[in-house]
Amino acid sequence: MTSAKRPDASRRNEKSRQAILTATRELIAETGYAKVSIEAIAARAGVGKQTIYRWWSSKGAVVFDSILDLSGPVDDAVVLPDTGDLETDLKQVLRATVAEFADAAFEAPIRALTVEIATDPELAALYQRSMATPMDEAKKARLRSAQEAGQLSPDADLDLVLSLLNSPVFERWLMRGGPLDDAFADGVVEAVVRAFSPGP
Amino acid sequence: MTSAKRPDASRRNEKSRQAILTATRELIAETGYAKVSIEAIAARAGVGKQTIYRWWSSKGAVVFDSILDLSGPVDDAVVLPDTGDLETDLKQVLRATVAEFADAAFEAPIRALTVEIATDPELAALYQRSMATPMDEAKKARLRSAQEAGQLSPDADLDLVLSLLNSPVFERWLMRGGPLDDAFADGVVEAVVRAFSPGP
Amino acid sequence: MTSAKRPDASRRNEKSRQAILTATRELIAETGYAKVSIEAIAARAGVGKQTIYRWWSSKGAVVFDSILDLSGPVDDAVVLPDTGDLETDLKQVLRATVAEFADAAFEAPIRALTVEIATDPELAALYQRSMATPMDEAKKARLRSAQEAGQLSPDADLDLVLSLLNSPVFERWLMRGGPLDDAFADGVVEAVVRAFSPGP
Amino acid sequence: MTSAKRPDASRRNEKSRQAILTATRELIAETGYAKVSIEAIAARAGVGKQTIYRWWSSKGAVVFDSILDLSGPVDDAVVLPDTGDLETDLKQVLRATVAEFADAAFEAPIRALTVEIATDPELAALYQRSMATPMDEAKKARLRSAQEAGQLSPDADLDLVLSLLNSPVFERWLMRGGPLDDAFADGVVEAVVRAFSPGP
DNA sequence: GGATAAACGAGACGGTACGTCCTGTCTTCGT
DNA sequence: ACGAAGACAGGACGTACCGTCTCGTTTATCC
Repeated sequence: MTSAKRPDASRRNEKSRQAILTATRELIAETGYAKVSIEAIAARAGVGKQTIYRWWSSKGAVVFDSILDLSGPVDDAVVLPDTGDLETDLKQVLRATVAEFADAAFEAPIRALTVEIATDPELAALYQRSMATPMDEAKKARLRSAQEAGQLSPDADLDLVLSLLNSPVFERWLMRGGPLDDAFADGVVEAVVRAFSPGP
Repeated sequence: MTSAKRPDASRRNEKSRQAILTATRELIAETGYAKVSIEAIAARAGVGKQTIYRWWSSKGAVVFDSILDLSGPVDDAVVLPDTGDLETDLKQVLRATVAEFADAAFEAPIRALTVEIATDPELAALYQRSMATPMDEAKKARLRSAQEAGQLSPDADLDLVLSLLNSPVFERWLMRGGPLDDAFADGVVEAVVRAFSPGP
Repeated sequence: MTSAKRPDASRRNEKSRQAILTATRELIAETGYAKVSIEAIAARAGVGKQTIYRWWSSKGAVVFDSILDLSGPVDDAVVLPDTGDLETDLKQVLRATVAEFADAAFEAPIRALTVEIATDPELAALYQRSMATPMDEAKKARLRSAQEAGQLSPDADLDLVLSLLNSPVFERWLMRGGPLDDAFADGVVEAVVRAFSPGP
Repeated sequence: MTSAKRPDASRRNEKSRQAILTATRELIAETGYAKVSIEAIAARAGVGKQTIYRWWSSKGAVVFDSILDLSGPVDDAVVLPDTGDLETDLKQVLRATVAEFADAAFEAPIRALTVEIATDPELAALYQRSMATPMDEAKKARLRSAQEAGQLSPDADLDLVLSLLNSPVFERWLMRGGPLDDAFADGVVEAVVRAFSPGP
């Protein structure tokens, strides 16, 4: 006996759902995250506020979904490049991340999302489950392939490797802690590859 | 022609300033950052709202100062341990950071501050200038000492080294991306030391 | 060409109708008139909102019917006492009215109804037709009997007499304009009887 | 020690007060009472909603004040005509009341006020105190003068007389219970004068 | 030491947004 | 096929804060 007065998802109006997510994205891009209000989203989407409150528990949840929705069904394979050379491939991936952060259109919503995640543990769990983990798994696959190819120590802790790869770029971006360019990305990759190169 | 109606700092009431900063810290600790309002701070501090608006430009700025004020005058020497063994010393530093993040009393205000910095570029600059850089300089001093001792490659980019050391712990904490314990701290330090060990 | 989508009264579910009227009365009694909503009535009656909107045009109409329904089929003879002495009989009638108004259980719905009538001319007309007029006719019958008995001037305007009898009690009750007791009722009756006593 | 957080009346902005009362009157006249909302009043008056809630406890209270304010300082002498002939004077007064009720511009706000009073006992008390009683006192003065002139029984209960005079017109108007014209007014006056004429 | 000007506490103000409740309409689903 | 259930767009509710703006009331120089 789970229910009580949880709304009946089967009756949900898909058109309204899409309008809300789209409006949310537009508003974040146009006016910046801080000024986005439920009221504004509802007005822009041509939707009653209740329809938002019925399906989402907080502004953060709407923002989250609006970005999740944007990136489409993430579930299926995110495949990373595999040229055979780990360093090259990782540099390409990190440079791509750097480029994404440099793109103002991407930057605003992702920053909004990040702040929301940092604030709300529940959202953080959802993020880890539905966005971070799939992405990380794709990267681990590439790392394992590198281990097999003898380009990476076979007993490297892949979670640690990923942390060392991702977080420096993330932190510089979020905290504006210094120049965020290809050179920095390359430096990170080179250091990590050096740290986990297979023993002699 | 500088002035116009910029308040006269010499007339500032120090008692009010302290009351505001203290009240801010208390409120963050008690009710969580999201629920802290200028109005609540003023009420708790027994201060008129205008007194806050007169001296700070935003809620973020008050939060920032309240935490800066807590850690006391940072400017003077933050000196890191130097046992002679770089790896040991870095592990000690990173483990201390991990411990700080685990302490709920520290966690809430720091998270509040971080969110504020991530949101407001101006605050980010202030943070870099008055908190991050001094801290980083202290760490760089230790790293240079290690270079001289032949424990670290003499041409290692120290900013990059710091990034690789700090950011993994920071990101895991902020995004709740996995267990944040001494083992993780040690793993990061070992990898970084390996990556930047002096060539043979 | 009458219909279009006017509901087919023959198909009406009597059980729902009764449930709605009962729920309405209960809610007025329990929570006071102001807090009664169509939604609450529907929920309490275990009925869809549409079923209410299908058969009544406004909240006022439901309230009206719920009270009309309570007093049962009014249409048939409301007969007033006739002891032969007009003054005695009128005092009894007015004292009964006073008692009704004093009864909290009766007071709330009647007040609700009165407000609704005062607000909505359509409802006022309905009220006059289906409630006031039958009641007044019964009273006029008693007055005519008094005229024949020589206790009331034969050319008294009976509508005027009724107005003078009813409205003082009604107004005191509605506007809480003073004590509403048997003494007041008696005073009204005595004055009216005096005013319209047959000439010498 | 009465206070707690009751607003400080001395700081009250008179301009806002007037704007609110005027806007309220305008809205009642234009759109009818039912459609008047606090939100609409605030918008029309160019005032924050809080400013209304700060000084009035309900919509009814605003409506009440807006009408009280209209009729100006009631306190000072409401003096009724005194030609020496009671019947003539009373007819003039009642005919004036009838005319007022017939004037659509007066009708709407007064009906609104009446409904509000009928609904809210607190408002009813305020009404009795600040509007009804002063008016009644003026009328009683005229009645007493008539008693001295030998046109009214010296032991007539003046409250009863007033009730019988006022309420028939009031009720007919409120409940739309029949034609409300000078003839009716005259009939009421004649009956009342007859009922309370001095004994032989 | 008395004038004067600023910062101060208090809090009213015009506003925006909140999250809830209800309206009246429209849709879905089970009986 | 009806009717309960309830989602929907919309609008008002009453509350919380925003940042600005007076108010009087301390301070705290400067004459």
